[in-house]
Amino acid sequence: MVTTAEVRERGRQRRNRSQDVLEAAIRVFHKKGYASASIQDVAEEVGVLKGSLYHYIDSKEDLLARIFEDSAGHFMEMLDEASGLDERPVERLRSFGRSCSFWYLRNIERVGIYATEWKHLTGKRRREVVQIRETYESRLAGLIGEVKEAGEAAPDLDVNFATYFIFGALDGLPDWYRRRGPDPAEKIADAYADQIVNTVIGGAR
Amino acid sequence: MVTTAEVRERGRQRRNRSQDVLEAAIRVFHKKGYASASIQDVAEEVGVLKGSLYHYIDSKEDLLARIFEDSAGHFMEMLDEASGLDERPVERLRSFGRSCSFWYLRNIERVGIYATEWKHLTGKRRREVVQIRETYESRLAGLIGEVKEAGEAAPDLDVNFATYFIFGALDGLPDWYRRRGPDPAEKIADAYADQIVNTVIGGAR
Amino acid sequence: MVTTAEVRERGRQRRNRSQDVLEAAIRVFHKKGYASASIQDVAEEVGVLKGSLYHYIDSKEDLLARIFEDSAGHFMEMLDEASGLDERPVERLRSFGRSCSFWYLRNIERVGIYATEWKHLTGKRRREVVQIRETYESRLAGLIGEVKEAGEAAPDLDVNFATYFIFGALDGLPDWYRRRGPDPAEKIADAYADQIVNTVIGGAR
Amino acid sequence: MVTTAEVRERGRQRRNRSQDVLEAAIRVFHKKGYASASIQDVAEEVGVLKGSLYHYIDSKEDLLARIFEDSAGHFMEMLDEASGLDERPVERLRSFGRSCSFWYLRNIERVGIYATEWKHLTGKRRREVVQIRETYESRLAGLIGEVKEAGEAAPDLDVNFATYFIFGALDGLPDWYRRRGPDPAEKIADAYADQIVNTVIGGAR
DNA sequence: CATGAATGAGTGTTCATTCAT
DNA sequence: TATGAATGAACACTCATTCAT
Repeated sequence: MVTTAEVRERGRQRRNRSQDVLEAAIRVFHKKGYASASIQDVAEEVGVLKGSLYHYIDSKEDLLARIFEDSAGHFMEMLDEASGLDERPVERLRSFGRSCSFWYLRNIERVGIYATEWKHLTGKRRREVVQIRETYESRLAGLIGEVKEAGEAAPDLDVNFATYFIFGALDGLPDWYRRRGPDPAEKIADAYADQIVNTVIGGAR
Repeated sequence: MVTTAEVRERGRQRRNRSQDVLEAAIRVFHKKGYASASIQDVAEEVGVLKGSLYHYIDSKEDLLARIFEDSAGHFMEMLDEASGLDERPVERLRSFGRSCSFWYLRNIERVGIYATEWKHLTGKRRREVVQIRETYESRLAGLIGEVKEAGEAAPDLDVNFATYFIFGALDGLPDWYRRRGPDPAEKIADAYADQIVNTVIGGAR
Repeated sequence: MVTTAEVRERGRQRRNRSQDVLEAAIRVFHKKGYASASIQDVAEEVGVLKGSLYHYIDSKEDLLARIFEDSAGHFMEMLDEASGLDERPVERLRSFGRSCSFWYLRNIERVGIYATEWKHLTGKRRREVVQIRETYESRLAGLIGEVKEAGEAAPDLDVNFATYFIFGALDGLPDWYRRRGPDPAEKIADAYADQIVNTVIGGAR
Repeated sequence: MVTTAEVRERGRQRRNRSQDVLEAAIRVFHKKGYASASIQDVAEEVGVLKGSLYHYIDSKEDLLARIFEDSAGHFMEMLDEASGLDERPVERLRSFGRSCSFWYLRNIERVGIYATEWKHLTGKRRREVVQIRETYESRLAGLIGEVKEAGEAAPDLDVNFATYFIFGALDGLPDWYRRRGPDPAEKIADAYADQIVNTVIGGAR
């Protein structure tokens, strides 16, 4: 005789764990850093032996790359959305700042890895990630440039420096944000959006 | 027979070696990351066999800790200097922003390590670094708070969020700055100082 | 509904599959060597997942053993045939040399494995293969001995050394022979048969 | 107090073991085959931990390559020596056959590895070994060709087939020879030299 | 001081084999 | 039959650290 619980248990034992593996890797890489985390750590987080992980991945680097693949698409979506708004440039920038911050906060571990561990990719995959980051940068620079052309930016603002500044501020989010903190993500995203706009328009009037 | 000059020379070499090791470690840890860099890498950079390194260090972590010790003092000096200025809060903030950015740029590798690798310290040393970072944060928050109290900040500015935002923007510097780039450090520091101030005062009048 | 033809087809496929596995293993073991080849490699060559292979084999070693079983019978047939000829010993030797070389060339992969990988068998199976090789050797030695007794061999010929020498030369065939080469197997077999005879009779006059 | 024995023991513990490692590898690779032998096996044979081996080698393949480097030189020396003799071609061939067989027998393990495991080299090292083997082959073919041109070979002898035949017979030596056998290497070498000559001149009359 | 041999625990990865589905 | 998830032991290799010389 086989109980329902046993059947369910067996099902759990043998189900496809691709997604589990990815999520475990995100948690582990975020916590320990990619270089310090071992495949063993990830396997333990999933609840299998480390050898078993290789049914789902080709290599440790492959695992890192998959985390990035998942993230890259979202980046571009946000940029497209913010660029396409029918508003004044400064409001488009604020909108982008808010949705970007919000997405960062909702994917804080993944983004933290994206921001710091891309250097551990090699070859083609590295070139792809670098290119995505550059696209991202140049699109943000474009938004800021439009604000400046509209005469709404601080007069002596350097677009490139502002881009790097804002980029850095955003990438810093995963370092201090704790989901369990008292502040809801919406509130932080609003504050960050305002600060991004402030950085660009400054005391200009 | 050994001449006095030779003895003096040896002494100088010995004194320098310890410093050489520290500087080699900074270069290597910055380039490869602490976790990915090996003691072998550092030894090669120094030009010595890895076993010999242990005459100068106790452990790999000890090497990391020394990089931080060297940096921590400077941080506090800058803060003291900026806090002590006899100026309006907003100008004290700008001054701090400029000198901090400038110091970051002049110690780009060391700061890059400071910003990203502190997690690899353990025990007492970790607590010390965390405390220094917190002090640094709360002093910056203090500066921003004074600006706000003086009625010069954006009306709905959240001091904590602004602190994190600026902190992140600064920590992002080592990621993109290349010493060989066309921009002199002074120019970047000025731009960053202005952007820091902008973030805080915003469209305020 | 399933037609009779389909059932028959399935039957044929099933029967063939086991043979497919054996032939795939021969190709793979010849190309990579038994120790370096993986069960995965064999499975890919068959076009099936590696877990499925275990419906046809008991273990990797079992697969190797089957290759030998298939070969052993042929060896003995050749020897019987050559021994049974009603000719002068030297012609019986030449005949054996020709048919053996020819069979080697026609089964070049299988023979290559037979010659080099028998050491990877264990236990009873190893003893069997060793015994077959010894039988083969002693029968060849017998043939050479008859040539000597007939007074047709080089006067100071050592029968054992000649046997090893010829055995080695034959086992070397799979190392250099390429099916795609310009020489037909018949021509090579004739040349080898003559060289075998030469080795034994030498400059005898 | 430290006894002489202890000092000697320590010396043994810490001496340079490069040669030991090479010899252990030769024994182990000969016995188990390169692919089946593990670095652990070699380490045990040396009497150190496997990690310690990497002070002396770069990789397992490197260890194999070194065995070959040691052998390649001797091959060429023998060929040069035999080619340079001031004798009839057939005696030069006999001389080569004798010294080559003798050297094989004196280096039986090394040669066994050379003959069978060169396929496990990759890249430049593989190309080098292949080239050496080809040189070796073509020089032996040259010797045989000279015998033929002098009219002393079997009339329909194919030089290439004879080369492969002899090459194979020699490479077979490590398979059966046991140093502990009753036959001295000199006797075997003489017999092989005669058989090599027989193969070429055959029943020529 | 510097060397380099040695350690021992650890890394990422492979693989023959099992078995519930 | 065929699948593919899972195992567990082994593999080649790395590395921080120690220490006799």
